[in-house]
Amino acid sequence: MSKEIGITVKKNEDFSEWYTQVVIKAQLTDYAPVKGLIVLRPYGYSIWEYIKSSVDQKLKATGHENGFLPVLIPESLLSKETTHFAGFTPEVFWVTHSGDTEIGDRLALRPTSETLAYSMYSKWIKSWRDLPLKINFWNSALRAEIKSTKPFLRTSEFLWQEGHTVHSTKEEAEEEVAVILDIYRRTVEDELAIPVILGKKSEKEKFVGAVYTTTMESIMPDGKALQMGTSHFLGQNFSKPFDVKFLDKQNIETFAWQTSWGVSWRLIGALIMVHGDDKGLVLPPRVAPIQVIIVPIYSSQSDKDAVLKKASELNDILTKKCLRSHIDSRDEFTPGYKFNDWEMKGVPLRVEIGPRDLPKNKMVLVQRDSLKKSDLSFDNAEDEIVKILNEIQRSLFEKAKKILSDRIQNIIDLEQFKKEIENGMFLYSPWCGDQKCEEMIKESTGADIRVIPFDGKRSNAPCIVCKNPSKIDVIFAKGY
RNA sequence: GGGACCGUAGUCUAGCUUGGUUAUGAUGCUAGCCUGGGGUGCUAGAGGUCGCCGGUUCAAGUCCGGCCGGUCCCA
Repeated sequence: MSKEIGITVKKNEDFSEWYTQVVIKAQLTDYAPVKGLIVLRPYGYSIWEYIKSSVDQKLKATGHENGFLPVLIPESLLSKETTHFAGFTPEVFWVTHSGDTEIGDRLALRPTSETLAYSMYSKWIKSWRDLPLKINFWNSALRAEIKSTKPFLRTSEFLWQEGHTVHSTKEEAEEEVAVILDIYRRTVEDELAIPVILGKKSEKEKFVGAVYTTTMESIMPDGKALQMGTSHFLGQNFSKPFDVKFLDKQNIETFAWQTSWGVSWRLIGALIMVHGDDKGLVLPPRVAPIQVIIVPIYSSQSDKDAVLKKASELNDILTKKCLRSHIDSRDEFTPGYKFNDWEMKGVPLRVEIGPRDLPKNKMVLVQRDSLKKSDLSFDNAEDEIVKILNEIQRSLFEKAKKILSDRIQNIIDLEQFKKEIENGMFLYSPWCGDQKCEEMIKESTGADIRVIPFDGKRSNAPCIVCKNPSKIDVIFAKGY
C-alpha cells in the first residue's frame, strides 16, 4: 500500500523509471496534453525561480540587462544565416495560418533567437558608443522532439535564458564568453551542488553558426553526460548576414563581434538525477523551495495547542533568519505520512516537535541527505539549523564531486575504451583532431566528445582511434 | 531512425484470450469517530464519455483500423 504512493523503484536498479516517478510524484511537473510538453507545477517552478534569480543577479552584476523577444520568427529571417538554419530546421514548429488565411512567409516558433535579436541589434547599433550591448532574455524555446521526450531533459518547449551580446573587439567578445561560463559554473556548483567540467566543444558538437562553443558538462548516475550550459563565441558569423556593424573611433565601418549563451531548466533534471535517492528528491538547501519542514506531532487537543504554538515560534524565528520554513499542520495526515511525503519532495531538514519534546525544550532534527536524526535544543535552534543546512549543501557537492572524479578515466587503448564506455565512464583520451575519428567513435560506441577541457593534461599518446600523433586529450562519454 | 509495451474514478488496478444484465479491488476524496514519534483503524457516502474517432456485431471495456497520449530498450 505504502509502496504505491511513494517511489516504487530503486534509483540504481531502474534509473529511467525512477526519474519519471520522481518528477511526477514530487509534483515538480505533469504532462501537458500535447506530446513532448510538460507543465511546471508550483514546486517545480519554485526551483526554477531560485536558479533564475541566482543567474539573473550575476548577470546584472556584470552589466547585463533583460529584454523580451516575441515567440514568432519569420522564415526569411531565420534562414539568413544558412548553417544555423540548416541545423535547426528539422525541429522547428511552423505557424502557417492566421485564422483561415495562409501566411506567405511562414512563422517559426523560436528554436533560439539569434536571428531575431540580431535583426533588431542591427537597427540599434550605429556607433562604437553603442557597444557593448549585453541583453539577456528569459523566455522559452521550442524545438520539436519527435521521440523519447523526458521531463526537463528533452521536451519540445523548455524554459531558459538566452543572452546575446555585441562587442567592438574580438577580445572583448571572447572575454564575455568566459565571464558567462564562469557565472554558469558558479550557479551550478554553488547553488545546485553539481560539479562540472569546463571546456570547449568539438567542431562537430559546437552550436550551429558559432565559431566555437564553450560548455560545462557533468556526469549523471547512469553514466551519461549532461550538457549543463553553453556559451558561444559567434565571431562575425551573424554580424555579417544580419548587418550588425558600427562606426569605430576611426570612423571605419566595422562588423561587430558577438556571443550567445544559455542555460535551461535542464538544470532541474540534473539536480534530480545527481542528488536524488530511493525515497525521491534530495534538494540542496540553496535551491530548495522549503528548507525546513516542521512536523507537529500530537494526540490530545491540549498537546496540539502547545505543539503548534512551539512550532509557530520556531517558524517565526527561522523566517526572520530568511530561512524558508513551513509548518505541515495538515490534520488529515499522520506524521509518518508527512515524513515520507516531504522526503519524496527533497526538503533538506525536518523538525519534529511533539509532546515529549516540549518539557525538555528540544526537538528532533532529521537531515534529508543522510536521514540522520539528532536532538536539537530550542535555544540555539536557528544557528544550528543554518550550520547544518550549510553542511548539507557542502556535503552534497563533495559527494557529487567524488562521483565525478571516480568516473573519469584516462584511457589510451581503444579496446579498453569500448569496455569502459559501457561502464558509464568519462574517458579522457588522446585525439588527433580529425572529425573522422570522432565519428568512428560515435558509430562504434555511441560516445561523443563531450568536452575538450580547459585545464587539459597531455598524455602525448597516439590518437585513440587512428594511432596518428594526437593533438589534445578530450573527454568522451555517451550523452543525453 | 528501429523495436517492445501501456491507456478503465484523483492515483494504481481486475475484467479483454473465449463480446452478453448494474465494470473489480485498493488507495485517495467527503462526513463522523479513533489514532498520531515512519505511509493508523472503524463506519457511511460521493466519484466512470472504459484515451478519441470509425468499423464489425442483435450486442464492444473486450474484436478490427486509424488517431492522440505515455513508458521502456536499442541506434
